[in-house]
Amino acid sequence: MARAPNETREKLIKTARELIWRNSYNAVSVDEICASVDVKKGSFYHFFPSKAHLALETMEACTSEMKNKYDDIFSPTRPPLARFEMVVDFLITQQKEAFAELGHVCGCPFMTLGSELAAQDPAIGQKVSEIFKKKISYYESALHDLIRRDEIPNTTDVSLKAEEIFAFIVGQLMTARIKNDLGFIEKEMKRALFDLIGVSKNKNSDLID
Amino acid sequence: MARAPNETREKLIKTARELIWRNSYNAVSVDEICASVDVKKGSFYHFFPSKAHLALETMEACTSEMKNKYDDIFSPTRPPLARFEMVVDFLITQQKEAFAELGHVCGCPFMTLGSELAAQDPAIGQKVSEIFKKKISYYESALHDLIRRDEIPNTTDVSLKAEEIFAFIVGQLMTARIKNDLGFIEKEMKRALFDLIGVSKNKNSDLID
DNA sequence: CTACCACTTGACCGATCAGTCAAGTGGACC
DNA sequence: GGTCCACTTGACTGATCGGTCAAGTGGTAG
Repeated sequence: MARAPNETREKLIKTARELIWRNSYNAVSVDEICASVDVKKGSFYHFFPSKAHLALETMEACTSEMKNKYDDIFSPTRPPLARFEMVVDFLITQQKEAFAELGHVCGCPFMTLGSELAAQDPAIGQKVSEIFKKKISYYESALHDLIRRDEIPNTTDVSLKAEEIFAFIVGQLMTARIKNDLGFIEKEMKRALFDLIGVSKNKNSDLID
Repeated sequence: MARAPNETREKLIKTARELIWRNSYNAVSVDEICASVDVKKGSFYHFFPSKAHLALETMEACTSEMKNKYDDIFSPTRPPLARFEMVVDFLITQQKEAFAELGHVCGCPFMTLGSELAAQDPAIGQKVSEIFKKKISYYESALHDLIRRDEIPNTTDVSLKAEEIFAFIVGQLMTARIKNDLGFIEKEMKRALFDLIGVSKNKNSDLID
């Protein structure tokens, strides 16, 4: 009974991603993932040599999806401040969807997995570090464009500011996961981010829409 | 062979804290904790009704230690900017000690545990949320004092700024854990925090020491 | 001296874990 | 029509999981 190519494999990745994101790596068993997809464990190990390899593959899937989304959001054709506004909107939407589907605020999947496994499996730590580095470089390019447009002082330390933005966003996402409450992210995230960047939201938001 | 009162109990808590902080809750077994303390599992379950209860107790221990430390750092007798400087110094020291002892950057123990267990055990999520709330209130009081001393604009949204500071710090700590690298925290954390607060470090640091 | 009790021990439990394997099954290609 | 092979199945393994329990052990209080 050969199915459509890779159908089982993709369903395993999708389900694993949801279960691990919602709960945690060690809290989700291979049996549980297989049961959710209605597949026997032998099939699982036909596609993946180990549970750890599955985790890496789910991260790979997340990464490529994220790249498409962020390439769009941070397109140079968009005003730089609008990019930050859009990335917050995207995060809110993503978190609300995950909450609706999985019943819990999920936060940043890379951070959750990374925090749990970085000390056990260096490969995971390295992978997550690369992803974080890429995100920071999106922020850096937008900050450079803000300087070019005289919307923030040209004395701004772009690299430092990008680190601040990244840590702030990921910190808020994880806090929301723990509180199981999207309140701050929905209501204050955009204002806080603009404050952090050093522009007032009201001044510019009208130009953007 | 009754030992000094609570000696075993306290050693279990101390060891569990280290192992769980270094690795993760689900990655550390009760057997492993017992073996580290050289105690049999029966003794463990004499003191703790379950593994989850132990986790709560380790958090309790962390919390009371942290309260003493933060009450000192954020003492109103200290200039507010010096409080922030001191909290960063404390974080650096704490992280370096943990790294030296445990062989890996450990980050924020509450965040690690909370991120892993919040979706499984609401009690953990609530406990961690309370701790985070307290930390933010330390930052808020210091920000109010900064306004009082005209060191930041009196238009500053203190509550929002405190959230920014908290998320930034915790985000950096978790990133350092994943990268297993204290570089940024050691070299740039203080400057980034001062930038985030809205004061230049050079301008004020001489007044503080 | 004795009785009590906090504490310790080691053997034990059923459940679950990640991972294995030999025996199919059926679509695709020659 | 036959062969091949990706895929599936279900039964299996040994290790480990959190947790239990009855039988000590020894300090202490009366």
